[in-house]
Amino acid sequence: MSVTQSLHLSVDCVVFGYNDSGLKVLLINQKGLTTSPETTPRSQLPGDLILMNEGLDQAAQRVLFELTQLEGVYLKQFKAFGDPNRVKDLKDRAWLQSVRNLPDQRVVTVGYYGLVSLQDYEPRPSSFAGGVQWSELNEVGPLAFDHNSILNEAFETLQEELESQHISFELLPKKFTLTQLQALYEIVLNKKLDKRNFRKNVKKMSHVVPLDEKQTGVMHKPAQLFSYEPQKD
Amino acid sequence: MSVTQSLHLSVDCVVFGYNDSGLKVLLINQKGLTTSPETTPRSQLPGDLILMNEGLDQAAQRVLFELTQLEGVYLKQFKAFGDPNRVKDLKDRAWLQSVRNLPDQRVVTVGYYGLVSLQDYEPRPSSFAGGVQWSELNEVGPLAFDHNSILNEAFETLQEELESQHISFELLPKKFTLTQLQALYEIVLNKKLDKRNFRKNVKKMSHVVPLDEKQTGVMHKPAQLFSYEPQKD
DNA sequence: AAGGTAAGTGTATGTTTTACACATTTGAAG
DNA sequence: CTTCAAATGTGTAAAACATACACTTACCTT
Repeated sequence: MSVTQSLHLSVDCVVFGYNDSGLKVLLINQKGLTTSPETTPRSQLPGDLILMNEGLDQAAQRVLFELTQLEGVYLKQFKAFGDPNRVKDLKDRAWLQSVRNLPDQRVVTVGYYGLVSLQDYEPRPSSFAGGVQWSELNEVGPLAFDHNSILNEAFETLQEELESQHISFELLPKKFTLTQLQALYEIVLNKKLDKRNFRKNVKKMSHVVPLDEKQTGVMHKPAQLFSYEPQKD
Repeated sequence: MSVTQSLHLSVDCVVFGYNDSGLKVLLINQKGLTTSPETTPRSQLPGDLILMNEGLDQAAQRVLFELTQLEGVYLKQFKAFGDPNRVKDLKDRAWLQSVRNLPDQRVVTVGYYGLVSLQDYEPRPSSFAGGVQWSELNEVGPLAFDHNSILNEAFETLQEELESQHISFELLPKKFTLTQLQALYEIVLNKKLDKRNFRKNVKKMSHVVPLDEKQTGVMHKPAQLFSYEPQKD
């Protein structure tokens, strides 16, 4: 027993953003260190060490806020990543050296994913981050650490949980049309759905309620607006 | 930034065991400290700190083996538990003091669950554990730390994933009858299933293959034996 | 040879899922 | 004020799937 353990624990947030043009993911640029080619800062998921007195969910919220100013995003834990070498890449170590007390320490991270509507959330880089962008999901280049795997696993989880969890509604404006909701499903699931059948299914979802309101300013038949009412069981 | 972080990371294994009489869970007794009432050792899930050079999955395997001698059990990560106070109960601290270098350190744990057939696996307490038992799932008393919640969440995950993951077959002998498989489903899902319909469904599972072999030594029509062949896509 | 025991099998009914096409309502343009 | 363009909104028939249900078969025991 009693081998002395010394490691760091972080959270990483995979925040998907949605608008009509597709799914994006929120990335930050590492700050500092623009000198040599080996240390060109890469993009990464927003993530950081947890504090000593906060829970994991809480840490995810805080870290996301501190790095991107996004607040109130529903974040769901999906997996812990603990490969002993996940932060051992040379480029990654260089960056860690500039930013951590114990840059060589092993880091285990807990992955969270969440979803926002691009209309409703405007990320602003905090002083800690070198920049924040929404990147097209299928144009994401190599990220720092194992963040590409984390991103992939988060996306798979999103696809699996889209129907059971009620996350989808985070991606839409408060008032939305069924066509918008369907477009969201089609983009996340990456397949076409039948309009009539989709609507039949939505009718069974008691938390999607029609409003007394219609779309305006469109040059076609205005659509009924709906909103999401979380069940109060 | 750079608040100094200092915490421990452990894995906890929720191993379900199955035989005809029901579902059990593998618990160990804390060793040592049988003095005062506040320090009566409680039962807990097998779990321990991870080592500095091992991955999480690997740690789960090792810890389970070290504490119970069970080897080769399929373990699946299901959730990280990181409440800052999860090891702060008085009784728990007393026990930690007897066993850890830094007993007051915060501990975050990663939960794994797995399934074994009670026929095939015989746990033996290692020198580290004060005892190992299979406990009836619905007779589990108060466990150390937050192990009751971990157990509950593991069981919910098991029920949800029983059908999608191919875990069920870990619970059965290598050669099994459809009646055995059905009994397993009934116990895990906690409801009765129709024999004929169940068999229709099994016929669709290409990884359940009939063997050229029948049950022997039974005083009734001998059942066809089947085995589980993991898909090699 | 007879009786006990669990295995194995089919069909009819209800429910869910899928595929598919046209009339409606609005704003814009003439 | 009529016509056009554009996206909304709606029903039905066929297929797939889920459910409920009862008797015959093969082996062991006495």
